[in-house]
Amino acid sequence: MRQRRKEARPAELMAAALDLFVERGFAATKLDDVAARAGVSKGTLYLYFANKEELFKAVIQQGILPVLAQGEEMLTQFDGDARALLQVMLMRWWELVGTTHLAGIPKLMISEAGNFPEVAQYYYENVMVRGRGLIREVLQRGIASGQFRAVDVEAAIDVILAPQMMLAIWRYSLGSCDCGKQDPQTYLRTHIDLLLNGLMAAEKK
Amino acid sequence: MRQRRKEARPAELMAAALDLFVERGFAATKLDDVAARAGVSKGTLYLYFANKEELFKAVIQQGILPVLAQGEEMLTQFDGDARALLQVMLMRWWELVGTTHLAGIPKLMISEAGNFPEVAQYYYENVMVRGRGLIREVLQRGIASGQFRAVDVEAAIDVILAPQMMLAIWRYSLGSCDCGKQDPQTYLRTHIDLLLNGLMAAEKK
DNA sequence: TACATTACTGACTGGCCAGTCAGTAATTAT
DNA sequence: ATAATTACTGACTGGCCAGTCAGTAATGTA
Repeated sequence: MRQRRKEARPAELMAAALDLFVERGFAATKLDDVAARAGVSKGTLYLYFANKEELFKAVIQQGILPVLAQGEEMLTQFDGDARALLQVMLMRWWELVGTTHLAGIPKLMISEAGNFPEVAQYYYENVMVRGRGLIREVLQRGIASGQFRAVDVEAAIDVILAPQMMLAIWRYSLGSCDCGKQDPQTYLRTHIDLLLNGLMAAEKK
Repeated sequence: MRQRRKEARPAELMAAALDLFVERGFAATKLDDVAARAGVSKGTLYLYFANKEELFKAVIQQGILPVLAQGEEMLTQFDGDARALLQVMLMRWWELVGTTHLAGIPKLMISEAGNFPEVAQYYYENVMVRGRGLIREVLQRGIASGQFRAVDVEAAIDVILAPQMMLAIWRYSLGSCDCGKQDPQTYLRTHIDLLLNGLMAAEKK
């Protein structure tokens, strides 16, 4: 009954590690616990990852890249206006990320950036920059078409992403305190509503 | 030259601890380093704080409560309209917090909430709830006076606070990666501009 | 002066955990 | 069958660090 699905081991270990890193932080997570959650011994873990830090890097990389790919594809294929595109992208992101533990990665990166500058650099260049690029493209389309006001695009990108990040972060941090919190859907809807209204070029009634 | 300003020791230790906790996280911070930064030995630290966790709690409590007091006072004294009040509060918050290491506390709480549920609970009840109360009051005034649209107030509070939180968090996490980042003033101005536009009741040209 | 009190020190210890590696079990090859 | 290879184990160790405490220095007091 041992060693089934040979090539599945690393994925199982990374999933276990993501869970625990997100829940407890990097330093407070014991590799014994990671291995136990994946149903193997600590020694097995070291067959697939050179050390704790390499495991950490792998978790970050594998977890986040697929999401970006989806976003970039959506950008090239979507044929509605900028307003609708922005709305769809913000909601789709939560669909992809909010239903998994991937939502914990922003919290993890924020917590550990100081201790792992190289990982932070990697994340910044490969995740933040690409993610910001998606929003930048949408804003520029909207401004070019006259649908959006000519806001400061770079600043607006960060302002738009902040509530999305906080939504993801909340669940894995203080989210445990406020049980009565309204659901993410209401939050997202309100964010998008405020945002689109704020971006809209003055022309209505 | 030793033991000057007797009652200043705890404050010096807490300042040193805040710096290092924010920079490295709770688990990765050594009490030897905290003591060294405060210019004393580790033994001295234990004269003022029972253990590492008590030091952590003290840092959180002492750091954040004064800021809230300011906000609550502003609410009772300000005599402009809701629009101006909201703007002033968001900017003043950054003045108070952005110029000190207090800005690192949100990052710290987010990182460690899972490991210190009691501290998280305390922070939630005494900081988040009160902070949200400030914004709620402003929104309700604005909606009552017809200046703001009737948005979902509870959700809007979180959407409004998110960019403020991220501004504080950024500096102590991935902020080290993007040196070319525009200044916080531009970011804040864009946030407030988008927000006020988004909140405004439709009545303009 | 001597004695008491307060402030501080830093070597020490005990537990914890990342990382190792000699050994065992399962699988595959011959 | 037997050998060779691959997958996995878990007891062990070495370093690190929170927390201790016997001792020293400074200050206060009589």
